[in-house]
Amino acid sequence: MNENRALDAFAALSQETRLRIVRLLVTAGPEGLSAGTIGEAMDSASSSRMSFHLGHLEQAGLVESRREGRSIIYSAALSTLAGLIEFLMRDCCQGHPEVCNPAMAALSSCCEPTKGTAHG
Amino acid sequence: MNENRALDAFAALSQETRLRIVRLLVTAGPEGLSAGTIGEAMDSASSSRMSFHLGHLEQAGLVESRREGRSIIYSAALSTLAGLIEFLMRDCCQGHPEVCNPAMAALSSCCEPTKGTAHG
DNA sequence: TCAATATCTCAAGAATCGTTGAGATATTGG
DNA sequence: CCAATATCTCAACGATTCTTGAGATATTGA
Repeated sequence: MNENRALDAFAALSQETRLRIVRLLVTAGPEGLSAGTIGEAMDSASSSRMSFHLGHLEQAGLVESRREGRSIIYSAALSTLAGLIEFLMRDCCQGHPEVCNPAMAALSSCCEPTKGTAHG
Repeated sequence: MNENRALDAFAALSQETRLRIVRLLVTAGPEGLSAGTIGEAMDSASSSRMSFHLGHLEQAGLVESRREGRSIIYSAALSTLAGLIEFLMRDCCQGHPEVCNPAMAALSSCCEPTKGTAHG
């Protein structure tokens, strides 16, 4: 993750429809959902609007797509989300891990912690 | 954290100067930095531009300010950053913690893990 | 090939955002 | 009060972004 990719990702996440799409795909897991299914889950979604937003998210690296028959299936790019978190919080500790523990707690309330070392 | 606050936060983070300010303040820690010091760290920073961006970040809840004499000191609002991460990754596991472990690993490479339960 | 389905591409107008420069407000010390 | 310092507010212009609607492309089955 570098600054320009982070800026693209945050810009992509700062729009209501796109943020909803990403959160929907995060909960949908690796199997993902078709463009049409995603559109049905959004209010007032024209096909061109969905295409615009899904393309924007893919360009930003936040979602990935694959074709399955007539449908295009989108799924969340969790490694980009992880990179974004790491980029934002990089060097947050400075030897005082308690400073950024709120962010850790937020994630560990969702996920089993993995082993890691504090660099501060 | 709710959707509107998350949208405001991501919009605030999607601009180069503001993202740099937040990252600078994250590394600066709880003591924070004055508006003038932050401006000096940015390229081509007019005072009105700094004021605009710092106000934008404060409005979005990403930074906090306090007056000290003639200076206004800004610091990162780590609890908002944590809330943002939690909002984005909520329900990412669905019983399969390995799905969102990349995000956990990103943070635990910075911070000592805290105790938490997987809800998946 | 033809029709149906699913999705994407493109152009134009409306809305939003960032920069600039002038001036206003708050604090400090004489 | 006055001057110096630090920061904020406001209006206007240019740039970017979102939505819409028409039409194009890709896949499937008869």
